[in-house]
Amino acid sequence: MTNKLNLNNLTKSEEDYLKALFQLLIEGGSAKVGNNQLADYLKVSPASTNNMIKKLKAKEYVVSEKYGKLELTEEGKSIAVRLIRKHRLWETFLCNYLNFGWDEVHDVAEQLEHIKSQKLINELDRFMDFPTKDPHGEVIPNAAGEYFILPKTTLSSLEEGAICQLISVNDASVTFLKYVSEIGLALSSEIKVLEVREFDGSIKIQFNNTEETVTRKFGDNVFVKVI
Amino acid sequence: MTNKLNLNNLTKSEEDYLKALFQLLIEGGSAKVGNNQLADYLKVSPASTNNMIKKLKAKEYVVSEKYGKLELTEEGKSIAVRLIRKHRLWETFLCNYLNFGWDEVHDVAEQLEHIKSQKLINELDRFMDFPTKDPHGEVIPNAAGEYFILPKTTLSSLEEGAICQLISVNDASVTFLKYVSEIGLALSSEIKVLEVREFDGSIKIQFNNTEETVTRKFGDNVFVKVI
DNA sequence: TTAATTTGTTAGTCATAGCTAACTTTTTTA
DNA sequence: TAAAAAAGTTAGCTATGACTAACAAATTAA
Repeated sequence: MTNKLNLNNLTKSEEDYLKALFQLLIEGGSAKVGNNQLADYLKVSPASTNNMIKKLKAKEYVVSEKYGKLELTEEGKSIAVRLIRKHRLWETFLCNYLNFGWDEVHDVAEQLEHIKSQKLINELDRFMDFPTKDPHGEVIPNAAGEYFILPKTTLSSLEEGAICQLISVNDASVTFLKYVSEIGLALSSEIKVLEVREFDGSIKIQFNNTEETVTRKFGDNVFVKVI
Repeated sequence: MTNKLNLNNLTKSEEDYLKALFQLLIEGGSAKVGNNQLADYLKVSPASTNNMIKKLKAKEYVVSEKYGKLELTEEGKSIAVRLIRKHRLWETFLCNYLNFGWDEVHDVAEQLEHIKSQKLINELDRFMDFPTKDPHGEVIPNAAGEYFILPKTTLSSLEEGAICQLISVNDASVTFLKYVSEIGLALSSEIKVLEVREFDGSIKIQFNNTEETVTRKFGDNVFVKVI
């Protein structure tokens, strides 16, 4: 534990790339993440990612061989985790104190996570009394940068008759979040699986005295706790 | 009231320049603000400001003739006021809720004021119950962009024997803020002017059972309310 | 196993926003 | 009022981080 991390002196873009890599590699659990995949995820051209990856390799946040898969160094991971911590703390603040809806927080948190001030984020954490989960049900890494990913059960993995509680969603897409909100689902909503249709994987569910049929893809993006 | 203001689509730099011009022209009350003065204020080269001024003129936020003084259009002023509103609301939040000291808030607020979200700033305002002054005693422009500058009395303008209350300081310099904090002065501190020395304008003051001698320049940067 | 497709890389361009150095215009002052 | 100083402008360079187009390597499929 000798070398202090250079958490600062990173551009917004560098931070965005490191966070994206972390989300694909560690949270997404992909065995191999390549240049084009990263470009897709960040919605930039492969040339741009290629360029940035070179820079991040020079700074020793990323390792990869030519034409090989991308990997994060410990330092790279550490920066990403701190960004995720900031992102989730801000989301929590926006939802719990500033009347933001579940589906409105992402873009603003995306900006706020780049604010550089250790004191700011630690005081925000204290102000909210050290929350451990964000409004999407994701674990918030602590101040020491400790991070663990909860094993997730998807709605689509359940059998007919199962009763569960919504604990989080894959929040990559704002349109998806909006859709979830609009049909009336919220964090902790109790959902009963009424029917799973074999031929297309669509699921008929019941919640708040409502019945809805959702697609397989929808079910894959909704994480639940069986009760 | 036909044209909606394009408050977004402005870069961080463009915003910084407009705010700087507002502070020099309106808050500073300078009759003439030139290119070099702006460069000095922003700590960039005159070539840089010249370049940016061209851009801001093209966007109709600034007007000036070649070799002439710089002026803001109504739209330019409006953007600057909204930035000042955001800056001061964030400073208030940092001081009142996140244990930031008076002298620590500037740099972080400087970052936070560029976050683009109308909802964020209005909700923050509501959360704090619509404060009208920031921790430095400056007036916070309201949501409608209405802004007025309180006439200010400087500590150095007072006669011997006067008793006053510290209401704000010229916060341009972090080192100055630190110094003010360190000698024990805070917002609302009661100060008695013990002696004004003719030959160098230095002032002997008393506050919190302490006596201090401060320079003329110090006195010019401290705004007070006579009581 | 060769051909097609996908993936990764490189070269060269653009915009933003900074810089220095050189130059011009304006203002000051001797 | 002419020379000096200050202020403003321009040209040309740098870095960051996008982009497209062209090309090379690796993987997949016929």
